[in-house]
Amino acid sequence: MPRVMTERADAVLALAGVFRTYGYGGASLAAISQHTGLGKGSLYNFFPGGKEEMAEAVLEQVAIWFQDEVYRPLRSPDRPGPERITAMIETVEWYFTSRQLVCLFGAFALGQERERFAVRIRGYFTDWIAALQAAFPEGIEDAGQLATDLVATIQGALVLARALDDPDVLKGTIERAYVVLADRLAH
Amino acid sequence: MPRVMTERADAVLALAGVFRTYGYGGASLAAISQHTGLGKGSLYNFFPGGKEEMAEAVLEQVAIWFQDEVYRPLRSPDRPGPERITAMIETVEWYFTSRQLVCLFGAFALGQERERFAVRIRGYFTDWIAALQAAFPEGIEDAGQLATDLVATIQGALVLARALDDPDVLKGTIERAYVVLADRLAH
DNA sequence: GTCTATACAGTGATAGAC
DNA sequence: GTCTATCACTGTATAGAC
Repeated sequence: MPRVMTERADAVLALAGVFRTYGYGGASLAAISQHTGLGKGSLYNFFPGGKEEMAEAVLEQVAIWFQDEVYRPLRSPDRPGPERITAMIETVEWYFTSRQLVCLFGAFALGQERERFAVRIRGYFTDWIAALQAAFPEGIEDAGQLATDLVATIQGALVLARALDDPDVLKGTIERAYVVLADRLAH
Repeated sequence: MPRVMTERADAVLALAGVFRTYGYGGASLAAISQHTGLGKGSLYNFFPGGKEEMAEAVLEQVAIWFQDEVYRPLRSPDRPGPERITAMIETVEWYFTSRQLVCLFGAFALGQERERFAVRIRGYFTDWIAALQAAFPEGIEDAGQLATDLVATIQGALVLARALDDPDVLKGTIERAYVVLADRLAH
């Protein structure tokens, strides 16, 4: 049983890479089978719901990762707010840079698969924005807007970094957005 | 001859809507035929290169529109720089709001069709960023970065507006980004 | 120039041998 | 539990009647 769980988890990791590379629609079962090293039979054994369940599992895995590595640290009172925000920025820079500059939720939000995964997509962004506000000082006006703006800029930086094929655009744009935000939070 | 050109142009407009709705991969020829009202024979008469040529024609049409309505006004010395920037913002807000909150170049940049249209995608964004800088006062340091940041924020606002299904996110985020930029430009 | 019919590859998904 | 063979279907693209 744990063996199976592990193998399924391994498959989910491989699936995430396939979806990042080919997109949801472009990830054919043939490509999935090839990149995961699993035959279609095995894939349907792990994911009886087919490709949609595979993508669901991937999105869930990514969401859990963000909960653990991004949202919870943002909410943790152990460190000062600004430190939590800079830590988040470093984390997501590393995360997306090491994952082909693709945010699966952002990509799915712009693709034809948007409606199918609408709930998860919405949750990913609302959770992120809410967690970010938790790292703000108290009494900030328009905290929701400021948090929204930073998350939006991160997503836009990913779009532009992909369009221009330049990872530096991601890093630079995000870090400048942080400076703007920190300035606003400090009044 | 002009008749044909007009009908092809009409087809391109309809095609743009189909690609916005279904994405590139999701836009089947059946759907295209249905939404354009043209049979496959007619479509291949207009676009011998098939779907790829259809998408090329759409991207070209959008690029020309942006050249005329966005980039050139940004460069026009007739009006003061800040006015040109606010005009651009109003234009693109209207444009994307009336087009399902989809920027085809941004969507293509995140999809599996990115490489196929890489040149056009890159040109769209570099032209936009360059034109925006032309509306800045002279001697601004990091003008390229500031312009990149605004374009990135617009794209990110589109991602978030789609993900949250809320057009107000587009409007609000863009307008706040303008305030930040104007403040930086004024020193 | 536009349509219908069709070719043929590739899709997601399933069945059954092992 | 994993594979191979195969299913029905849809995809793009083409051919040919009109």
